[in-house]
Amino acid sequence: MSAEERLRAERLRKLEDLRAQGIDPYPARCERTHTAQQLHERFSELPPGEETEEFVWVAGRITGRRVLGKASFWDLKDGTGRIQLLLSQDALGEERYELLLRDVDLGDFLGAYGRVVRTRRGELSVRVEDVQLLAKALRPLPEKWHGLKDREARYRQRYLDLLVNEPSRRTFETRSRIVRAMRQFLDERGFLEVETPILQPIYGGTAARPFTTYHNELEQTLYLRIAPELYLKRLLIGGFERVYEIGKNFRNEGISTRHNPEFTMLECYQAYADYEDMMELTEQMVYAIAQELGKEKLSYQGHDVDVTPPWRRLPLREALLEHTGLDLEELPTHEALWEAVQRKGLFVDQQPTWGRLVDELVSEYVEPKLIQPTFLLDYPKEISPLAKAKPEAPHLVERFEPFIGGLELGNAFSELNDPLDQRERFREQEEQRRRGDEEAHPLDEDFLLALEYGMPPTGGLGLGVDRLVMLFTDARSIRDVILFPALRPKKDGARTP
RNA sequence: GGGCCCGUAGCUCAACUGGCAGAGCAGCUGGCUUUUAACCAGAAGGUUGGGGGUUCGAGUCCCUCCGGGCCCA
Repeated sequence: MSAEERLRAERLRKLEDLRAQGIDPYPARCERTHTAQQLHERFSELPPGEETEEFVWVAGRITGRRVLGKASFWDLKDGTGRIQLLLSQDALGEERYELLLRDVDLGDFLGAYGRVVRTRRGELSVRVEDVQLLAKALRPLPEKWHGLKDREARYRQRYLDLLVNEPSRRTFETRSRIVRAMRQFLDERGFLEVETPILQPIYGGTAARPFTTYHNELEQTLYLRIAPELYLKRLLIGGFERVYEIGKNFRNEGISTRHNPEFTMLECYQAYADYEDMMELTEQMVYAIAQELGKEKLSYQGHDVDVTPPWRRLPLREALLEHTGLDLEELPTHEALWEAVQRKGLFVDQQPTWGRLVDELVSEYVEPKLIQPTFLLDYPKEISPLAKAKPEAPHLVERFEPFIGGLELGNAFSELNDPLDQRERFREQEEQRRRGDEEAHPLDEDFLLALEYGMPPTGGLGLGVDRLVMLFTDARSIRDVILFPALRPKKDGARTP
């Protein structure tokens, strides 16, 4: 029997002993009048050595224990904080006190009843006169002092990470506040929150490979959405002027410190607006979130960042000229651009199109440099099949991506609402798909049908929620802001359960 | 996909150039009625991620597989 199994067997033995004493180790109901935090707030003025007339019930997990013979001090941790329990043989009786010491372990859930007292050393405590076992734990918690450090274990057993690593817990509380602030910002501006299909007969809205599934009853292949875009646009056609959706997207691609196969996205659309309006919306929304967190100025991975609007507007052509010395206007064909890249001695996989090559260059040489909030704007039409062309430069589109701390946070356009142009763009994508681009957009006849009924001029924005959380929590890896990140399954030979 | 690094007790970590696998916490036994990482005494706890190889001898060197991290693509 391994050490781990012995520890578990020891606790199982205690569980049986408790049952033999007529104690239900997993009762259905529990008493509770106060949280730890409520006691600390309410009795902050209680002087050392004094106790209340009033009795309270507290409930939580035992995380520490100091036994001094016939009296002992136990730490009880609940969702709000910690409170000390003072147990003594005098108050509980010899038999009950010894049973508690014998059969209750660190990690068990316990309810405790008694007067509130501040000890001579100044620690607010409950002087326990009655207890109720609430749940027995069969496995030991990670060490109290050092916590759980093993990254793999922290990801695979997030509950332990949350339990013993306070910063991790705070990260996910911050995540929730960010999403709440985002909703509040949009709600106040008259945006309607909606839900659109995750299972889609044709995927679209961005360039990515989808997960495929099958509906038995419909006898139909379905795709997990890679973006909600084409459904949200149908709502604009239906007359809603401002809509948004916060939800999961699924992309069947690589996993990295910035990519999880399922991730959370905000998409919002505003009729009678364009990408300039969406830039303002973006910087105002991120600023509102920052204000909510008190982080208008923040540090991300060692860089000082200030998200106060207005943010820098940087045309993509200028950015590439500055960081690579290449002028896209002088390299209008794939051949010319490819040759220039080669001359620079840069290693870039040869991509099937000019636009893809531009995309590679930007990712490689420009994006990591964009530390202060920046809108990179005016992208090649070729890699933006859902965006409206710039009237004064028809090979470019009204599209931007916001960057902070080198993180790509989203994507936005003046949405293409010309159904005939849209059909032509889809046709070009089909052409690219035939040439081997697996990520090219498939033609969506049903979306084109909707578009032919007329969509108002519209600005659209997608923001990566996980990336935004990374920024505000100074997380290096997206796995640190996703509760249960995708990991390879554990197989024989792996160490962690 | 490529390169580098890591995996030792439930948890956190040691182990020199290849030479008896250790400690703290948790657990167990005993003591202790105001502790705060309580303390004191004692006993126990190992497939060193899996498999193979080199060697008198492998946690340590080599190969391979699994998982994770970082960098590159």
